[in-house]
Amino acid sequence: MAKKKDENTEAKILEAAKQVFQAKGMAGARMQEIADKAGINKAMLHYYFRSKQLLFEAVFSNAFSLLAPQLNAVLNDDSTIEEKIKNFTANYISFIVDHPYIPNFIIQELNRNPDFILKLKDNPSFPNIEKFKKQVDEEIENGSLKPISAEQLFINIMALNVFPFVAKPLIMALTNTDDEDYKQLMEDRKSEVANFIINSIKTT
Amino acid sequence: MAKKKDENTEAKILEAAKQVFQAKGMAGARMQEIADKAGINKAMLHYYFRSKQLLFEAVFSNAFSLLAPQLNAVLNDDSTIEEKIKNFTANYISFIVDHPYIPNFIIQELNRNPDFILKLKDNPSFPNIEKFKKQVDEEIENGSLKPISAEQLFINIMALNVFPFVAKPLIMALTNTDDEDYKQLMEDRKSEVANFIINSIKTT
DNA sequence: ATATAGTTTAACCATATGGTTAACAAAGGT
DNA sequence: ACCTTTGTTAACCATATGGTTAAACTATAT
Repeated sequence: MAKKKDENTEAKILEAAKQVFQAKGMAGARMQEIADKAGINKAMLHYYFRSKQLLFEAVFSNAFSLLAPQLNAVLNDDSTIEEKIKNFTANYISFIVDHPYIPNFIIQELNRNPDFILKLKDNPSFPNIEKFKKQVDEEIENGSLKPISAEQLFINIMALNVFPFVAKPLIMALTNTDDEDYKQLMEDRKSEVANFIINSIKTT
Repeated sequence: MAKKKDENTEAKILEAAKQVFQAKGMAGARMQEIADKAGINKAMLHYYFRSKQLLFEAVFSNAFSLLAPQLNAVLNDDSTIEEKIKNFTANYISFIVDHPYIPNFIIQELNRNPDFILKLKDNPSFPNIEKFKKQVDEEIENGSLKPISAEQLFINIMALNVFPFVAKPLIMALTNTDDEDYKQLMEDRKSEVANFIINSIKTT
């Protein structure tokens, strides 16, 4: 064997690659910058990941693996629709604090490379709306929700929670808020958004 | 003078540059591809726009000039809040049909280059929330709206309308819809979204 | 017709960039 | 001690890329 099976290097590369890819995208990222940030030689990137494309895919998969559980909290959890909305809305901001670039990164790269989603959908743990759909229909039938399509409701939940982070620079400019103000706005949304949605769909 | 002051060439360049920049972003765009698409020599790009950066800025400004009136329809129109919500929601999809890449393009490039927004804000016609804010406060005071911060309401309106197009590939995958289905979902949102918002904020 | 000035092109240039190679270092097995 | 395998580096390579240049072209004014 060789010197202590250095999975440390691989981790350093992935961390550096994550930072660079998520900040600049596939096209804007530079292998040299990733190497520098990881504190290693550029050849090591190819030794561990063969090509920029494969390194990118590793970073992308990691990122999606972190996002998927968030989505499944809405789609496949056992709580009621109202509870899901409250929980997701309250939790999502904490997720963003830990992984601020992920949603934007995923959305952006999927737009650039639509075929990419096919690989993700192959994975059996890919979030799926079917269970959520049944649940919404049931709650409508038993009268606890006003009629709404599950897809539309899901889109609304995602939109209200995810968009403010994806479009942060634009919204900050339009609303004349600085970073401090914006943080407060987002903090307020933890409860605001859930109420906004539930107001609209709950039967009285 | 020379042969008929060819502003045709400039227009062809801008159209080609728009397509390439909006599809691939600043970093992913190639001057050669823009030249090919415009059917001209690469040197012409520099003759008319000096550099990739300046050509990009021209495209970006054009794009923002098209988006700004949409935003002002919410922020600076004279109709009531309820009317604005209905109109914006109904009109926004038509805007997207004409300019499908614009919102994503703006959001993406502003995230990549946050200083960029400063130039935009200098422009006196840059959309501003102040008038909308006063209006929301008035309608709350006279009892036609439930209490909500103008900023939060504006963010919600934007999110519900813009996000489904920005995150289209992701949402299509999560909801198991093809292009046809998705188009129908968006069509339904023309009325769905306005009702969803108004349901939530209108006093009974 | 000729000069003039804006327009267009082919060829060129310097550098950036993803990727490769060959040599070397370190550690374990024999 | 020596071989083998793995990790690491510096130097190198081919190509892509943004940008420049000098010459050719074209319409118009004189």
